[in-house]
Amino acid sequence: MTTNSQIRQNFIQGMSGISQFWGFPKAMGAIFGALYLSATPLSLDELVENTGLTKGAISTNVRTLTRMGLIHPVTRMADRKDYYEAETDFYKSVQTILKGRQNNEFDRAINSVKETLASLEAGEGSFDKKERAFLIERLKALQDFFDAIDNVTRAISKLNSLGINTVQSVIKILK
Amino acid sequence: MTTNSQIRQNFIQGMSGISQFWGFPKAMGAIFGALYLSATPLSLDELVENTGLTKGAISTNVRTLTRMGLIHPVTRMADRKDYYEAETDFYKSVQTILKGRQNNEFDRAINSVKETLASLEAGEGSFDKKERAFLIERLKALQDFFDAIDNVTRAISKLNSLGINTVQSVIKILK
DNA sequence: TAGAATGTTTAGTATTTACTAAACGAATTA
DNA sequence: TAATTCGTTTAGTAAATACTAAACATTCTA
Repeated sequence: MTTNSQIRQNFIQGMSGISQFWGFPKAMGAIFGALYLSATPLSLDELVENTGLTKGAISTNVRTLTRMGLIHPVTRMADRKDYYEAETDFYKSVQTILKGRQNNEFDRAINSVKETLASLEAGEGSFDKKERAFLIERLKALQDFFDAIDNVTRAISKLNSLGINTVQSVIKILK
Repeated sequence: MTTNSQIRQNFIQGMSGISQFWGFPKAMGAIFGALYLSATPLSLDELVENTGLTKGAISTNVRTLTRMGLIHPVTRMADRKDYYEAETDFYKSVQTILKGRQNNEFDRAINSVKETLASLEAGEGSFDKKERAFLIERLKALQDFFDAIDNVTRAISKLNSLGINTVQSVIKILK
């Protein structure tokens, strides 16, 4: 016989795995899983109970989940506890995540390519004509690729504001 | 004054960072960077020289880079050495990477959701009618989201076979 | 103001990861 | 077969990561 708690635990464990697969802490997945299966917002202590993690772990992971827009804090008047609920519009979350990633590290990374390219175009180094041309060509191609990724992420960010029908039609074009 | 080797090193370091940002070993980025700046395929020993890594590290990372389709082995007749060159069609690489990811872990992850959903729909557990309906609804939404991701990755995989014009036009729709 | 309830931060730890160094194996040549 | 040349695998290590346990800070309540 399968108990309610077993079903919940199984799901929570599954979400841990998914979280890990995408390079996030397992705890993040577990917390999200617990919240996602709850019809009402859960407090930090309830999350401790549901996931088996400690307060500290919950506290830090809840923060990053909130930053990612995957969960939302819910404050109740005359109740000092913080409650959290899962975002159910995943596209909205994806948008938030991409936006965050973009501004932080990604630009920095792209920049290093840009710098190298600039060095070369400024005539730095002692490459002969042919080699310099080759390197510039390659770096330009790489930068184009990064720009394309940039466009795609921007596009995905837009998906949320468009109707789901637009999304479907785009997908159809690509199929 | 900026030497040739400094420019190369700067770029290789930049690629290390990008690699790390995307959750891959720094060495992978460095190796790819070295190959990408070379007009001719490089041997394992030449990679050791260019990146400062050891043979072992090169050996293992070259293998995964090859699996990802980011570089290609080049064998020369009457030469026992393995050479490698960078793939310059990044869309092709993306396609390979997505294909690989999909079949391995991602499906497994999605499956855990499917299982939980099946349990619930089979009437397992002792949830009251309302709660069961709620849980089923949420899990279905999650599965829809995963399916959508699946479609997107399939679509991106297709990008390579489509002309770049199609890609541009799709992006324009979304802008 | 003392005490309780709640969330955060910190210090320490266990695990994972990515690398190095070196042994190993396989294939080629002498 | 011995010696050489490659690439792979393995054992060990250093560093990063994610967690626990517990101290701490803050806010509310008695």
